[in-house]
Amino acid sequence: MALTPLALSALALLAERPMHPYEMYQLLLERREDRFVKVRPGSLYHSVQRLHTDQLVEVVGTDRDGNRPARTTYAITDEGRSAVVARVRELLQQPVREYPHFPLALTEAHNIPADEAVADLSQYVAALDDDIAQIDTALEAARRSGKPETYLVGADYLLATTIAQRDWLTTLITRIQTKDFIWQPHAL
Amino acid sequence: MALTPLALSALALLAERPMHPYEMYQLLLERREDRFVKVRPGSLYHSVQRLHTDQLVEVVGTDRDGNRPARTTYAITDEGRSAVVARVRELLQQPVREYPHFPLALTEAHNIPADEAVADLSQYVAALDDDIAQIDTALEAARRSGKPETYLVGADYLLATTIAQRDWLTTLITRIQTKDFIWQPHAL
DNA sequence: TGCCGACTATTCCACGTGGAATATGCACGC
DNA sequence: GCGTGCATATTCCACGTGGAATAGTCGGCA
Repeated sequence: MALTPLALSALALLAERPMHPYEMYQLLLERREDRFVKVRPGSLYHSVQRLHTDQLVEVVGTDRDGNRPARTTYAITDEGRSAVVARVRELLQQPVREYPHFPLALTEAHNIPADEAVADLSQYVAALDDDIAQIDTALEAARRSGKPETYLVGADYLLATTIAQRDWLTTLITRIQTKDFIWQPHAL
Repeated sequence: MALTPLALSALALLAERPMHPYEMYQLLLERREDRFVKVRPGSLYHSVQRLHTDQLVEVVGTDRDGNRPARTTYAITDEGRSAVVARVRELLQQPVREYPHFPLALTEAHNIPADEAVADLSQYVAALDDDIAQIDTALEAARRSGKPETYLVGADYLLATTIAQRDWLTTLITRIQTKDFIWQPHAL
């Protein structure tokens, strides 16, 4: 079974050094990797468990700090290292068929009247603008702090594609408003 | 619980006329809606089942054609109609946090050497070019056949965003090749 | 006539996710 | 010194998905 996004992130962390799951959780949040993967403590523990049964990681010890629940520390195996490389290359080689919600909403949008659609889409654009501003400032800050570009390339991609969405949408909205685009609602 | 993409598609079909699940399946494929939602017969039956327990659809009859398995025909309820409108508006109002695989792959790309990355990404660009060509011709054909633009807007969005991805990627690749972008691999 | 493969139509099971629940330790104010 | 809430650390359960299995029917071909 192919490495899921969360499994890949977790395994990549263990490629740096051995860790226990909660430490991964903290690191992922600290590095703001939760922008790229959906990180939930529950899923993370399950993912690591699965990595273990697949022999991509191994247990290197279980600390017990006082009466706290025992922390199991994991380390990556050789098999795990090659799995990371293989999976990353796979993902860089060809797009994964994905199904974003928005285009579906657009194709079903004929179920609502034009003026409501325009109102909703304007809100959507505003939200995208916020996203863009956020990524932009984060990226700017990271660059100034001298972080190597290799680590910012994901955010840069997100920025570019979000801007493209925003621009497409704003032209759609004006086209509807100027009746250049004829909105034909399908009566429910 | 919010309508999942497949549930929304199914419910939108039933807003046109009563149908049995397999008929929905065929219609979705025929209309190429499988470009926007992941359609599997299994998931579809489950989705409709759930719509039923949520009272968004009701059973209007069970035909039996010879010895074939009995087909259960469903119809949308008033509650179902408002659910469609509500969900579509919700989706048009603000983006859903989504986690595409590619930006994650980019952030983990430092695990592989520059030349391999360039090779992989070039393949990726080629695949995007294919996608673009496909959507483009399909869109052109649909426009010539006089289909109202309201039904093509989803594909148009997909086209625009895919082009944006392709363009961003091609500049990244040349930046790596010209050493404008310094690739710092992290030794595994 | 008899067989093969494709289509019709549905059911079932395994998997990954995500939210909730749990339980302890620590810092801080009152 | 005492409780309140937050951080630590993990487990558990319910849900939706997706692939496989099932099973009958129809058309074509030898």
